[in-house]
Amino acid sequence: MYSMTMSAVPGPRGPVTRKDVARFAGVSTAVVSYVVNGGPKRVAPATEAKVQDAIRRLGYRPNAAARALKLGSSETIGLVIPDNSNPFFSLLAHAVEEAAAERGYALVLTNSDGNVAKERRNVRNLAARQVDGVIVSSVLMEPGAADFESAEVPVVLLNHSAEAPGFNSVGVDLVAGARAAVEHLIGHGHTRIALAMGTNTGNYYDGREEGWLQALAGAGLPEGPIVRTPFTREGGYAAGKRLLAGAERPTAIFATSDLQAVGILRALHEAGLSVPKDMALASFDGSAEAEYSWPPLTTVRQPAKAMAEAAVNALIGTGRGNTPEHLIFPADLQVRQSCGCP
Amino acid sequence: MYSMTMSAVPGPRGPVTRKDVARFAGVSTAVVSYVVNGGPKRVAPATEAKVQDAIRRLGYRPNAAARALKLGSSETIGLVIPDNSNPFFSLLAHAVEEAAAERGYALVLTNSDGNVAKERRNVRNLAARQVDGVIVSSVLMEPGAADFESAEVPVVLLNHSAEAPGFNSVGVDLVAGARAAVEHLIGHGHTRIALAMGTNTGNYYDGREEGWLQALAGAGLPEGPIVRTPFTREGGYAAGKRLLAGAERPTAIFATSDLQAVGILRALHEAGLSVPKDMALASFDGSAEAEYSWPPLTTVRQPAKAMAEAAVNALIGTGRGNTPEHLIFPADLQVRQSCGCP
DNA sequence: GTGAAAGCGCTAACAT
DNA sequence: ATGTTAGCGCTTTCAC
Repeated sequence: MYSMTMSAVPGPRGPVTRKDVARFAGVSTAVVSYVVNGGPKRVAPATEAKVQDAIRRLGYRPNAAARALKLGSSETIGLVIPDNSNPFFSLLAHAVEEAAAERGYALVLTNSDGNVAKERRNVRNLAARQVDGVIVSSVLMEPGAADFESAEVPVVLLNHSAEAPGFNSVGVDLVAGARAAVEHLIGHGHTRIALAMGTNTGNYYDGREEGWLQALAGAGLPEGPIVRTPFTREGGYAAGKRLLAGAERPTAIFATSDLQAVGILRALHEAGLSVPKDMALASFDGSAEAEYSWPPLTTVRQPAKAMAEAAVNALIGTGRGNTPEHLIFPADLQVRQSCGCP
Repeated sequence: MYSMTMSAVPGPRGPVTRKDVARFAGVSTAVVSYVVNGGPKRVAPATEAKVQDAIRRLGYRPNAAARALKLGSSETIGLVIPDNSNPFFSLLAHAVEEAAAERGYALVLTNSDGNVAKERRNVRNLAARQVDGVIVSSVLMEPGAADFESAEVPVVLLNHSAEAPGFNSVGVDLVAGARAAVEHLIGHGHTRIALAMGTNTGNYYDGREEGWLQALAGAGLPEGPIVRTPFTREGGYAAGKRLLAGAERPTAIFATSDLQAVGILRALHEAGLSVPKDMALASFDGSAEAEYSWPPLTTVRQPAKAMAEAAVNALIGTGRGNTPEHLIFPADLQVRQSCGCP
């Protein structure tokens, strides 16, 4: 017995292909395919072992590009979000990646940075890359169907609560969620409840405004002040300052995102106000950041994981011809201290 | 002139290929290629116009899988991070996506969830998908070169400050950054400065501990208490509580991540302590969350964008044979209020 | 300036 | 149970 450092593997020449494996194992390329894919034909155990051995010895890994070309599917999906550094979207992206991975799909991530043109560009680019579908999640968007239909790729709208004709979409019940939060605030005895409303481009109506309205109306309360501001920490900060400076200062604020609430919190702290004593606060999203603010934020939790799974299923399970579904998830109120609860 | 709703585009049959375009434009497929790729041969302006027109009319989009198969490159890179919902990593991922997109590359994102096995699996999976390279960013990892070399794909380590033989890597000067933060705390007159040290798996030594040590030694101060805890909000919270309960309570804490500092902040608030009066705080990362905590955190900012660009360059620009580079970026102290500054 | 054709690595229908 | 082979859509060399 002689030892050799290099076994009979091919030398420094390029990547190992299925042909190399076939030759090494002394079988045909078809058999290698059957072994690798577990079908569509059965292979004798002995042969299979030989092939597996050859695969291992040669360090063979199938070429996904070739497979994608042949099969017309790359087992890859695209995701377009406004901003992966926004905690809500990063959470969503993580959940989508996980859901996709569970089904054997990889995730190509792109940020649109809140830019409609970039969003469209990303969708097209993804389509050109032969992804099997694209999940688009945008606060900004009111999908002109025309925007994506030319993309020739299945699209599902994630985080999209307004019904979008012609598209699969999954969203959250904004109206009910917001209403629950505002009603909770009302339960604490507040009667002047402001709304820090995130600004969407497009003219579609955000259910959170409606929910706030409904809760107030339901309790026979007057409409509190409303300030429109971006869905960001900075936006919230500005909104907070404006609300404090206003004539009829509210005693509670409902913010349409956790990030805004965090900004409002800063404005409140700077003004020396105590939360929730001097000003109560509730928000929307349920991101981790809300749990560790001071005081911890009472917030409407979006079921990101479930939504992500639904979006991936809608995309992958889609028979293409199916009539578009519009999935709405309930959002539950996560009660912490910013609202006045102990 | 007659109007038609449907122009002479192919009917409901499958995707348009280069062949269809060629036929429609009355040229060969080679010419279509030349036009699409702007080379390698020149095409007569008139012909080019015809082809462009055909492309537009038919809505042709090149098949990336075929291109990747032929060229052996998918113009795609993979990214492996521990957790995209961690603000530092989501920021990094965003920056990597941007840097890749600028060079025409798409980004496949995967989370390892702090799991070494999953990390390896992800790298292999990405390699099988014919990505042109993989960027791995892991707090966990001490790359056993063997782990990735079998992946047969270029790997660059991002967010990796210890030198890893055989790998390109880009990281930040942990020692200097930490030292700067601790020295700043010392400048405020503190003499008992604790360290909330993030726990890495593997036994590699984290420079932040060294930096803390150096700053204390340099000022002739005794070693403060040290508590080892995960790089998370929860970890920080636990560390904060332990530090408060300890015998020799420090007057300042240096935390190795913003997330930990946020957790510590919560422990401090719950104990009714005022920051920075009763306890000063500084941390590491420079994420957006640090800016909007209360009080805003003094933190060592990692240049995520620059690091991401460097990593992408190292991966794409890499001639494969080049000797591995080890890039270390400086991290600058972002002074806010948690340290005691006004 | 344009075209014909080989072949990238893989799958699966069709032979054997 | 295993082998042969056409062809997925593209790029590019080589001929014209």
